Amino acid sequence: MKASITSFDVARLAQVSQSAVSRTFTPGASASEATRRKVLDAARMLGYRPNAHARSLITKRSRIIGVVLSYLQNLFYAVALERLAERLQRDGYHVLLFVNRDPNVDKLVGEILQYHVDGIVLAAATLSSNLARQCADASIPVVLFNRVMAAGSEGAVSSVRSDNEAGGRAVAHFLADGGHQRIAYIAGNEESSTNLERERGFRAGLAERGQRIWARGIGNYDFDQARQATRELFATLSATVNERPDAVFVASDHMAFAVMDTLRFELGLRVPQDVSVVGFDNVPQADWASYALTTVEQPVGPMVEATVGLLQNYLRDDSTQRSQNVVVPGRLVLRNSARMAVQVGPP
Amino acid sequence: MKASITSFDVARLAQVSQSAVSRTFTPGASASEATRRKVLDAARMLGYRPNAHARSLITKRSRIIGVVLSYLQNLFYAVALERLAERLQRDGYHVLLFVNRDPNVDKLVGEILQYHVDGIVLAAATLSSNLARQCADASIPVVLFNRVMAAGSEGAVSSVRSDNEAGGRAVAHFLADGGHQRIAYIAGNEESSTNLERERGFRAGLAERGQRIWARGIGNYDFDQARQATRELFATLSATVNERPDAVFVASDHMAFAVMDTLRFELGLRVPQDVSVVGFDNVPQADWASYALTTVEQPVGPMVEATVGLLQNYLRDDSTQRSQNVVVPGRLVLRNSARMAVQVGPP
DNA sequence: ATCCGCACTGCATACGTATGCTTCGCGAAT
DNA sequence: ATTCGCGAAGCATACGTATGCAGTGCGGAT
Repeated sequence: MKASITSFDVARLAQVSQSAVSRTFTPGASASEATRRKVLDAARMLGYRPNAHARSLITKRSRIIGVVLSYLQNLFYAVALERLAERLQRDGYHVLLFVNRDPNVDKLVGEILQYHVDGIVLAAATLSSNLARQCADASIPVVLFNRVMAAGSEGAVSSVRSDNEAGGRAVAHFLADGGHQRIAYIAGNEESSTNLERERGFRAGLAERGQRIWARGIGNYDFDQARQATRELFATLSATVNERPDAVFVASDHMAFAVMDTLRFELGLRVPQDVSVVGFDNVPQADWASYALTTVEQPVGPMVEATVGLLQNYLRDDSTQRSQNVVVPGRLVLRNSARMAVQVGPP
Repeated sequence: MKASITSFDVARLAQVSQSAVSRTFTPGASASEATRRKVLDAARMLGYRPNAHARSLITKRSRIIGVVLSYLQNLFYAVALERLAERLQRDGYHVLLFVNRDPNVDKLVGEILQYHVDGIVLAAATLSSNLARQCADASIPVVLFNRVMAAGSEGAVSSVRSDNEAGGRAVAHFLADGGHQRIAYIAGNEESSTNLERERGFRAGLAERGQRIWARGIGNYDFDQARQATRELFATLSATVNERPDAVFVASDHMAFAVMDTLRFELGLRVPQDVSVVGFDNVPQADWASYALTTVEQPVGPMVEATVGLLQNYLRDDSTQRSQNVVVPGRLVLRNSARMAVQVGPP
């Protein structure tokens, strides 16, 4: 039993040269129909498959995209990964997956570079400018997914994200217009660009309605920490009903679920009658009846499409392309976790 | 700007041979401390990283594990993937990810084989015996995760799963002992081994208590289909309260959430007062207060550990190893979605 | 003083494929 | 009839690394 079937084995059986075998498996190469058939028959008999490593060694293209993410518990990333992998497969690319909770991905990207990937997608992770430069030098396109580079180190990497600032502003307007007076905010990771942008838009929107944040907690995009933040927010301030927040904007759906559960089952408050809750992401669970979460959509489909588009662009013409920052619009999805402004019907 | 830094470049700068460079980066190779330092310095200056493709071409080991799964919406698989990837990274392996909803993975595994992966993990997917043989011929270990091979085609592939049959039986005993009289079952994909085993154990357990399944629906492991199945189960039978199921065992947590939401918010029934619901998997959401789902645990940690163990075993001694079927025990996790037997205290 | 063993290094080759270059054969154009 | 063009196939080489083999120098044992 031979360990590995090579193109030479196929060539021998098909009575042709190794070149002919290679050409039959290389799209666009010149080979006659007769040769092609002989080769394919022989290949089928032997169970031959071209060795991807040898191929990428010489073509300098691996058809592999490195994807880094820090957690899959948040369905937003799980769904994004699922879509991204499927989309890339359709184009003949494959995903090399890297998971690490630690947002310092430099060591990891080092490992990725060994595989000479054709592109890198970083979700929920940022990159040192040093490493970003290395990637640019090796002309490997890097796309930040749902994150943007810290100021000063742009230029080498592109990014795809939804309009976090507009989303935050829309929530502010929605809550203020709904008659809420004491609006709280529970932040995600405070250094993340997503949180910064959402909070900035939120504050701006409140200001436009003559309000400001009533109270603020930190959930770090984590379920348990969000629960804890909710407790603190409502424990210290709930001396009187009039001091307790009447609305909470949570920086992600994943945390919003924790907030709702804590409010309802631990603090005995009703949502939305006593407290309105609004999230961000519109993950599938937000539509589940137990939560019916009003939230800002992050449109996974368009975001994935934009990511693939950026990568493809880069691969097509390897001219030193400028980095691009794509912003996909999202919309506020109204459900039943937040009180709404009274609709004024037509006269 | 050179496109790619090779070991020759490093060798030239460090004033040594290419072999010396290779040996410094090959653990266990013989190289003096002085040489090693010179090489590492030069490598750092140039930003050199060994080319993984060239390396695996000659060592015949790619340090890549192919992982196939069909959906990530079910958090059980998302969490398993997260753990598996992290675990493999610790050992210097990396995950090449393949997603397809279609359980026919033959074409996909063909693509995987091109990369000469060191192993394949199939989650929620099965393999044609033909392809299984090809993998065995190429001495690539295959591990089915949470699934087992159809009878007749075992031998080439190993598997890791929890004790589905014991779990189903435990649920049956628990519900019967809790005083339920009309116990329904909502199946997953009817052909999947997980569903077959869980249902077999469940039926056996009911029989041991002198009961049988009162009604049965099919959810195909899908949220919406589970919702629909619930509607049908309770619409056709709810003419009188005495004909309606008083308990439902659902083949997965993911579907169980749909069942609970439908019962509560669409049919106006209380859980667990009117209907008890029990799931399977113990995903993180099962612990969320809105559901507090009583369920059978599938211990992800031990299952991942067993999977990696099987792969490592195979890689260590490449002797033609017999396939192994590991069964990890799980336990029934009691929460509040199902009525419990009255506890008889000490006299 | 001689020999042996040992740690280290360099040379050369192999891994499996893609592709430039050359050659070949055949049909069409003049 | 000769030439030209063109598609097709083979030869040879390159991609970047690991490793068997031979050679070198050095320390220690006799």
